[in-house]
Amino acid sequence: MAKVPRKAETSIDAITADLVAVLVAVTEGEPKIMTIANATALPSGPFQFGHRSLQTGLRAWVEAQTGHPLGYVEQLYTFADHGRTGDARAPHRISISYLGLTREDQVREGSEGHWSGWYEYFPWEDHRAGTPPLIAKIVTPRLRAWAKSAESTSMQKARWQRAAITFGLDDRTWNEELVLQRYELLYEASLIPEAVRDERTGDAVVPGRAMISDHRRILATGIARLRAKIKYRPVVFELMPAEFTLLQLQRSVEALAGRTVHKQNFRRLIEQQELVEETGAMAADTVGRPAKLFRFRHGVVAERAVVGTKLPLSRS
Amino acid sequence: MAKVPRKAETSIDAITADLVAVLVAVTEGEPKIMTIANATALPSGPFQFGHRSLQTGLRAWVEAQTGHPLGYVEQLYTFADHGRTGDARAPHRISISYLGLTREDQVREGSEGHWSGWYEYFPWEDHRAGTPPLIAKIVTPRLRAWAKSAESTSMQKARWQRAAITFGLDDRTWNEELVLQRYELLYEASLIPEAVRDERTGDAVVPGRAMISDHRRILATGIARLRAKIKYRPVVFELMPAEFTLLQLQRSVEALAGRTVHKQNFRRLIEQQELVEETGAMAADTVGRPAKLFRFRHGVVAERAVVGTKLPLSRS
DNA sequence: TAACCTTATACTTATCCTGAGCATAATGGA
DNA sequence: TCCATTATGCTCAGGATAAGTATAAGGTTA
Repeated sequence: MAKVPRKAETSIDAITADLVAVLVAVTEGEPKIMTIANATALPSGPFQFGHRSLQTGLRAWVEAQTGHPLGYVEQLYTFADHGRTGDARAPHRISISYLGLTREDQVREGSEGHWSGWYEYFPWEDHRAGTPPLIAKIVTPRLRAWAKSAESTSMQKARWQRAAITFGLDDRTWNEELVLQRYELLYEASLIPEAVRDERTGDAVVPGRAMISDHRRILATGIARLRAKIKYRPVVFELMPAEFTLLQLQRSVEALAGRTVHKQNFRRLIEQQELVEETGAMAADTVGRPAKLFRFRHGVVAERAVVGTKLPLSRS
Repeated sequence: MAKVPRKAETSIDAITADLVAVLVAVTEGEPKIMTIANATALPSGPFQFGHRSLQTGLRAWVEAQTGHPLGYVEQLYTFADHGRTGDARAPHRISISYLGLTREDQVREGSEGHWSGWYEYFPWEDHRAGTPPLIAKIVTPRLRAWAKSAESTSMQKARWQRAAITFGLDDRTWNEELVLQRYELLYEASLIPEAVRDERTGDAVVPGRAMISDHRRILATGIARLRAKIKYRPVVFELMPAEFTLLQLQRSVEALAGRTVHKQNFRRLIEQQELVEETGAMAADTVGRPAKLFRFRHGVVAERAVVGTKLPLSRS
């Protein structure tokens, strides 16, 4: 590599790397994530010599722990666990996280894999039925108190502005992509269990299941990435069955985005982009007028490649 | 971490991690990257125990090697060098790459840091003066030959379609964001030195400076990221001096994007978004009508936070 | 000094995209 | 038959965008 000074003993800088997966599926209009350890952890394990690549290692761990094979995978983020171990001399540990998309399927018997609804971990993120009450009842007053507790007036203002932007307060609109920013804000304000656990003081009064280590933060990163990505890449289809109605597709998008979309506009956008084609069959066992069944046109991946796809999730 | 089977000896899975930086500046309308080792490598070095975090480590290496402090930094990608070392039993090495943005400045005396124009490494990426001739003269015929050399007719078609999409051939429009895809295509087609070096056969006929290891690929990743990001986040300002004219700003954007933009529309967009404010002064020593000087309104970062910024770089 | 070159800056226009709503169609059940 | 429910077609207004025209304000040069 570069001509740079190195320590003589390279083994001194040895570290270990953990591979962590945010594996997502959507069932019956609910977004799910694969969890282990009684729904308190994401599938994960160390990168080992036997693994030919990082993704290979990740796939091995997820299959071993959940019995579920990985399909579409993309990298999320890499970070070093710092200060977690009290010993500063202890070997560093790096976590490399991935986002995976599949269809929910049978989890192997005896495995500890379990599908959990992701809004159990982030109840403030589900705005499909309007702004969840806990934001006005719990989050907002607590954040206001946190802002007020800052030393200077300017810091108080800055804190509140940040809270208002991330949670869409004071006439601001809700931005569903700010999942990570909201999580980090709640952490800093010591309103969630992880913050209290990591030796901060606070109440942890905001509802929502916690996870071990940084796993809930990683999950937030994954959700944010997915919410951003469905707007310009046809990744939703990775989560759909082979055939589906446009309403089912819409419900999946809404489940991920945590907000509703205008039905007619949604159909217009999907159809004019030629993302789907009719199968010829109709949906059975439905209420109301039967809907046409569609399938994803795999051709678009080749035709337009990475070029893009739009979903009506922009403003309001 | 998770309750999963682990090897008893954790040290067995020890690896080393390299930190690599794509450090960008724009001077006189030309995009530059910081290089070392006679412009054949990016600043990099191993993550060591002394480093409190990955970014800390990165900053330490870049400053040590180039004398240039790091400003804005974001993570790019993490990958494992596989198959590079002949020995499959050798410890794994991971590279964690970052994108950094600064203003060009004095490189410390005696350091090996050097600013290189990034189009020296990717001559086919600069479309500011129209499509560069080497695309029609060299790239296109070579890719066509590569496509034809595939076994089946369908594979030939698929190869050519991929080439046409990434390089904007056959009436398709050039998409400046596909930097990485283009690099990887040229690699697969064995048209660049890295491919030949890595034990593929081929001619390496496409002009452009190569780099050691995966560094040119990492650079491609960084350019792609930056080209995508300037369209929706006000990151260009990290590369600008404190005061600048709108044309200077435009030239910087064009330098990064590798294409020109409509001057009037550019100004309209910048001004209506209130990204900048007049300093009151005018630019001196210029040809033509003197331009107003502007400065970046730092307020927008707080006000709109991550919400976004647009630049007229969409189609055409 | 006047023509002209260069850049700055203000407006105009046609087109496309987007959000939102109205209207109608096709089912099953009360 | 009426109604609830979902599907599907269509319109319309406002905003954003691409592209072009026109004018202003400097310096340079014939």
